Amino acid sequence: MPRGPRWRGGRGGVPCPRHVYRFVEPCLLLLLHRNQTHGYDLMEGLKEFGFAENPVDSSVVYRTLRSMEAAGLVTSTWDTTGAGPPRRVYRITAEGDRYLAQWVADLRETNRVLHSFLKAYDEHIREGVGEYH
Amino acid sequence: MPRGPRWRGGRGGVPCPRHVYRFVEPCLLLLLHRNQTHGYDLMEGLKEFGFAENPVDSSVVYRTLRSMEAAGLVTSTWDTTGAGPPRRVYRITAEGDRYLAQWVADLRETNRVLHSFLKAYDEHIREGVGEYH
DNA sequence: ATAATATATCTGCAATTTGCACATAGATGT
DNA sequence: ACATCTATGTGCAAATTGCAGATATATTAT
Repeated sequence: MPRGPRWRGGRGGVPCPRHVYRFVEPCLLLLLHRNQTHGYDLMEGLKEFGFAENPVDSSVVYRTLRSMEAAGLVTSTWDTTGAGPPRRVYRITAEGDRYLAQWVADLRETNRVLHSFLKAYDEHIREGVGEYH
Repeated sequence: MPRGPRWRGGRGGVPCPRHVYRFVEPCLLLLLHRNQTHGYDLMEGLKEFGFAENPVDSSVVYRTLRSMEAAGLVTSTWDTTGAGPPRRVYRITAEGDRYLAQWVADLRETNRVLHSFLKAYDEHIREGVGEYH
């Protein structure tokens, strides 16, 4: 499109991993499944999942964490030890664990669909390129 | 989340292929790259790409086509021959062709990111399941 | 004839997510 | 005193989506 969505790196930019709707959610949950941490640290951890070149805005991370807490997927406590301002430390719950598993099932399906589309594209291009009419 | 987006089959439903933002766009363009057709027929064609169990609303298809036309990615003409109401027949343009190629590059990257996430999940689960604290 | 259904396109509208800009505040360095 | 890094959060506009409904032609059933 001419304008494209305003997702950074969306259309019109460099290929980006963020065409997946609400992808930060499962990423945060997986990180929290490995270790409990605070939002600022989770932003660093997200780079592992392709958010290095196309970082998510911090507001998205914090809001997602708060909304997941409201949904009972994670819990939080304040950590005032250590230097700097207090940190809100998140832990995943059993419900969050199940929710993550459901997300993974969805993503497997998404992956399958994407693969089938790319295969269809490649097959079509391979035979008779350049004729659109 | 509890409510989830209102995308049909989104969270809380059956795994669906529509976590990919604006995925109808490349699907329509690929279909039009193969054959010129009208919107109603394109809706049928979309089933090939995983929209069989989770159909897109017709309004989305028609609006996407109009907006792509405004962007110069496709052109349309009315077809009054044949039975039934007139049909708006779309053809992909050279610009639409390039745009589709860009979309494909994005989707390859998305596919790669998804694959890496799923691998990370599987690897993490394989060692030490059930401890979240 | 009349009604219902299939074909075909399109317009409001509200819900949701996202990104930007900005606000707040403690700790550390110059 | 001032800037910077850490750390969390809010307000707002833009964009996509799905639902509901409007419109209109052609075919089939009653």
